[in-house]
Amino acid sequence: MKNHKSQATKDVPSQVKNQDLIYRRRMQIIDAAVKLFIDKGFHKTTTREIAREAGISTGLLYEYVASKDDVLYLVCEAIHAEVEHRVAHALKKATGGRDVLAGMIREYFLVCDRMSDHILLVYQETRTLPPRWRKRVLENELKLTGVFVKALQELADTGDLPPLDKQEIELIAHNITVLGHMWTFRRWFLGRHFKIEDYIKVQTDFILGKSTGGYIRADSAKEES
Amino acid sequence: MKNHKSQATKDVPSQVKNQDLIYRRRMQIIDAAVKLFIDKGFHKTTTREIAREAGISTGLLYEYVASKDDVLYLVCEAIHAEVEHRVAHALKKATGGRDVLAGMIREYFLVCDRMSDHILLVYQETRTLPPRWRKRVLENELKLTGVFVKALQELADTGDLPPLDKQEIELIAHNITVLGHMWTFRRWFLGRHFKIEDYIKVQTDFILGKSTGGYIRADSAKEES
DNA sequence: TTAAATTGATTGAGCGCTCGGTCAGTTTAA
DNA sequence: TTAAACTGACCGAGCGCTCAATCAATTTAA
Repeated sequence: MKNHKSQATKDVPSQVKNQDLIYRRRMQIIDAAVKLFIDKGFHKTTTREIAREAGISTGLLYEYVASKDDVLYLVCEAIHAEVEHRVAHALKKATGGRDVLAGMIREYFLVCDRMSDHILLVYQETRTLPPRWRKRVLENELKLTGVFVKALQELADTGDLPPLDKQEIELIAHNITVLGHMWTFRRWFLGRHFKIEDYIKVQTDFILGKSTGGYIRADSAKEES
Repeated sequence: MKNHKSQATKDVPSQVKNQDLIYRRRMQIIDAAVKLFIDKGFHKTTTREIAREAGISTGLLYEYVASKDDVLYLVCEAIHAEVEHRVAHALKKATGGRDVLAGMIREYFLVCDRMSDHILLVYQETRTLPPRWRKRVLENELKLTGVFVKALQELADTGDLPPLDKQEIELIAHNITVLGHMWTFRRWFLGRHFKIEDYIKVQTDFILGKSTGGYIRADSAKEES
């Protein structure tokens, strides 16, 4: 996992002076922790294991981090940064075509599919974080939803979607976000019946409405009165 | 919280002979644990605290339970039993009227609203459980979704809904379940903008389609060709 | 009738161990 | 030479779980 710089870098204090070293070592630490946390969860992972997996000593770990909670926070931020980065990147593909929204959903769901384990991890361990940081992580969730809010707003404004009020837009954006997450935490079951492409198709139909019309009818909005 | 008997009673072994006592004591234990787990999470709650809150000694706790994990499992099962019970009860109100499905969604969402903390708890701590039991808890989730699958199937059969294939029904049922849960784990944000009744309204419109038509159009299914 | 024996529930001090965190000392590199 | 980076043995608080001892209730037996 690439470690995209995030807020966290500044918030979590380190004893080490060399900024570049902080960046590199934390990358090792995060990668190691992500692997272990996904595998055995935060609580069953020891700091020793994290250090070992990262290829450094226990003592050194604490030069780059003040507590085990810090590691979790770094992990959550890193995952969010990665998701955000991928979504932003993927959404470029989606724009331009006729069904912008469908394209966005598709790309977002694909990101969810590929980052299932990571998204699930954040969901399950956020609670553990100290309040101050939990808040940060939750705000990250909003930020992602905000991307969809903005997109929906624009589409509604340009008339590509029927008029929707603020509340509706807000909620649809949340729905899209969460239905993406649903694939991650019900995958153990959904995976038996759906390939990700099936899932995308049926959910897109659900959100946009099939050709027969739907809650949001991107294609029929303009010609209808 | 009422303790509705569940599978768990048989699966978790106890040293105590008296069945009635097992029932009563475990009820105390579960109530205490639920309170503490919601408050500070499973890992930060000690067995001593559970015992104290339940009004028994640490030693006695272990006469009714073999491990701290057992307590978590009992809690998860109890919560599920409660949700299931409430949903089953609430859904009776929903049947009979014209918009059966809307009624079901409404009642289910109300249950989610009132049991937010509990549902959230199960989501966040399921991972901690030993595999054998984690599986059980996940299957419980399916069971609930199954209620909606069945209802949707019947409505589709009687023509109250447009024809939907198995996959679509399955997914819509999952969506309903998860959008109920969404209210529980995004409440910290959604609660600022929506009262539960607003949420129900907008989500129902989203799922069923507004009066202008939607993905599932309960009212227009019969008169259309 | 009642004292003795038995059963099963209950207590809580404390055992054993884990694991987050520290620090005295060593290595590296400029 | 020396400051920064790094090591890993060590510390000790905390916690899950146990078990010897007690108590209450019931059964037995004289």
